[in-house]
Amino acid sequence: MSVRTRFAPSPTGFLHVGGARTALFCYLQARAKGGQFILRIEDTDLERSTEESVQAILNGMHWLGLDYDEGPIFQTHRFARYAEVTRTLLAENKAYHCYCPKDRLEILREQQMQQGLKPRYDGLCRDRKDIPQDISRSIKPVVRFRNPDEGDVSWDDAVRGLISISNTELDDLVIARPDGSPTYNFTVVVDDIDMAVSLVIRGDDHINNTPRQINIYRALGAELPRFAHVPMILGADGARLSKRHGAVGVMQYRDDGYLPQALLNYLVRLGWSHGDQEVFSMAEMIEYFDIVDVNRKAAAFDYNKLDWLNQHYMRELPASEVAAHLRWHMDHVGLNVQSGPALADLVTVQSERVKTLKEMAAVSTVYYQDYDDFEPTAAKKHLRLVAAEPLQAIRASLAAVVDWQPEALDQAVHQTAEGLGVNMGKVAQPLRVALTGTSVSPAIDKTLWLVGKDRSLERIDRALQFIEQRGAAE
RNA sequence: GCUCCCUUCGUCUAGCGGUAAGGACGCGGCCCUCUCAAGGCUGAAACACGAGUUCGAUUCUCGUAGGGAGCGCCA
Repeated sequence: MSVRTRFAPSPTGFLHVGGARTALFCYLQARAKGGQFILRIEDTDLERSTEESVQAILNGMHWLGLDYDEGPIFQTHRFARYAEVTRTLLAENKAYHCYCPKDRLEILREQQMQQGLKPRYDGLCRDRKDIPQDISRSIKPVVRFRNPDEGDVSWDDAVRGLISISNTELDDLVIARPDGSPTYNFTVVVDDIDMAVSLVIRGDDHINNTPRQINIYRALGAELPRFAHVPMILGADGARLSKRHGAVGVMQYRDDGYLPQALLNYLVRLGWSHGDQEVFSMAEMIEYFDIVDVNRKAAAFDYNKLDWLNQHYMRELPASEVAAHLRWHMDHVGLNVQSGPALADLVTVQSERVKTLKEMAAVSTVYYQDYDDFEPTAAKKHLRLVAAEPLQAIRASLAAVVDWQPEALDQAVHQTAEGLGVNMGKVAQPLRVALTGTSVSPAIDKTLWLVGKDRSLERIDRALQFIEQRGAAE
C-alpha cells in the first residue's frame, strides 16, 4: 500500500527548524515508498494565522527543496466539510451541545487543580435535557465530542513503540466553537481521513492529543493511520528552541549563509543515523531513511556541526551551484560582482577557508573593491624597508606574466624568492599585505589570481609608495 | 498536582546479553606550510543512580533522580 504523509503547520510564524525536520521526514518517507507528500495549512485559528506566515512557510519549503504532491490545502476552505461531520456526530449522539459558560469551566479547572486532580470537563451537558429556553437563546453552545469513558486507547507508535492511556484520563473535548468554527483535534482527524493520510508524522508534543484523535477516528468509523511522533529539537543549551537561540526560522539559515543541502543533511542526522555515515545526498536520504529508525530522544542543536557540514557542501558541490547561492550574499553586502573575479572562482578558493557564504562574502570584498587602509599591525610587520626589494622584484616578474593563472603565478613568486635567495615568506607576506591590506588571505598564487593583474600591480605600487613614505618619516 | 514521554563522550549518534563501548562535530598535540584555513596522524572524553533477572548486563524488568510534553472554545 502506498504511503501518504502530510506536513501540517499552522501559519502563525515562520517555518521553524523543528517543523522543517518533520517536513523532511514526511517528504523522505513518502519519496522512499513511492507515496505522496501533502502540505496542509492549519489555519483554523483566524486570530493568529497570517498571510505572511503562509508565505514564509511556502518560502521555507521551497528553499529547502521539499516539494509536495498535493497542497497547500487550507483548512479554512474546508469549514463546510467540518460542519457536515459535526452534524453527523450530533445526529448519532456521538457529540452534544454544551451550554456551560466559560467562567464556570475556569472555576471548575481551578478547583480540580487544587484538589490535585487533572483538570477535565465534568460532563454537565452530556445528557442534559433541561436546557431552559432563555439559556439556549442567550448562549450559543459549543459542540463537544462524547469521549468513551471506559477502556484504554493504545497504539503502536512508529518511533515510540506501544503507548497506552486510559479513557478516564480524557474528557469531552470541544470540536466546534459557538460560531461553528472547528477546533484542531477535530479538523486534523477529518482531514487525515479525507486525504487518506496513512502515516502521521509530527512532533512528540502531540503524543497527548493522539488518544483523543483516535477516539474520533473510531467514532467516525475510520481506519487508523500509523502514528510516528518524532522528538523535538532543543537549543544548543538543551532548552526548548526559542528566538533567543538565534536562528529558529529556516530562512534565517539562508540569511546566515548556510546552504539548504547542509541544513537538510544536518537535520536528517538529528534523531536518525545510518551506520557511521555523516554526509547524505538527497538520493541517499531517500534510499536509507525509514521513520521507524528514528530515535526517541530530543536533540540539541549544534552549530559547530552544521558549520562543518556547510563547509563540506561549499567544497563538494559544483562551484557554480554554490556561486548561485553566494550571489544573494554578495548583493546583500552591496558588492558588485562584475567588478571582480567570477563567483565560481571565488568559491573554489574561499570555500575551504570559511564556514558560511555570509562569511565568504565578508572576507572577499578586497577582490571586488579597493580596501581603505593597510591593517596597522600587518603593515608594521610586513611593509618595512626590507620588503621594498622583494616587492619590486615580484612586481617586475608579475608584470611579465601573460597567462594570469595560479600555476604561472605560483612559479613567479617562487622564482622571485629563489632569485633573491630568501624564503617564500619574505616575498609572500609583504605581497599579501600589498594585495589585501591584511596578513591573512588565500595562498598567494590564488590571491593574485583573484585580485587580477592590473589591480595587483596597482596595489603593489601603492604598498611600495607606503614603504617609501614611511621610510622618509622615520 | 495529574497523565504521557525521554536518559551512551560537551554535542549528534552506533550498540540490540559476553565489545579494549565504535564513528562524527568540537577540543588538545604532532606533521604539512607563504599567512589563515584545509588535509593527514594522534590524544583526552560517555553507558544518570539503585535494586533485581541472568553464569554474565550499556543492552531485559522495577524503582529513584533528572529532563521534556500535555492537561484550552491554540495548533
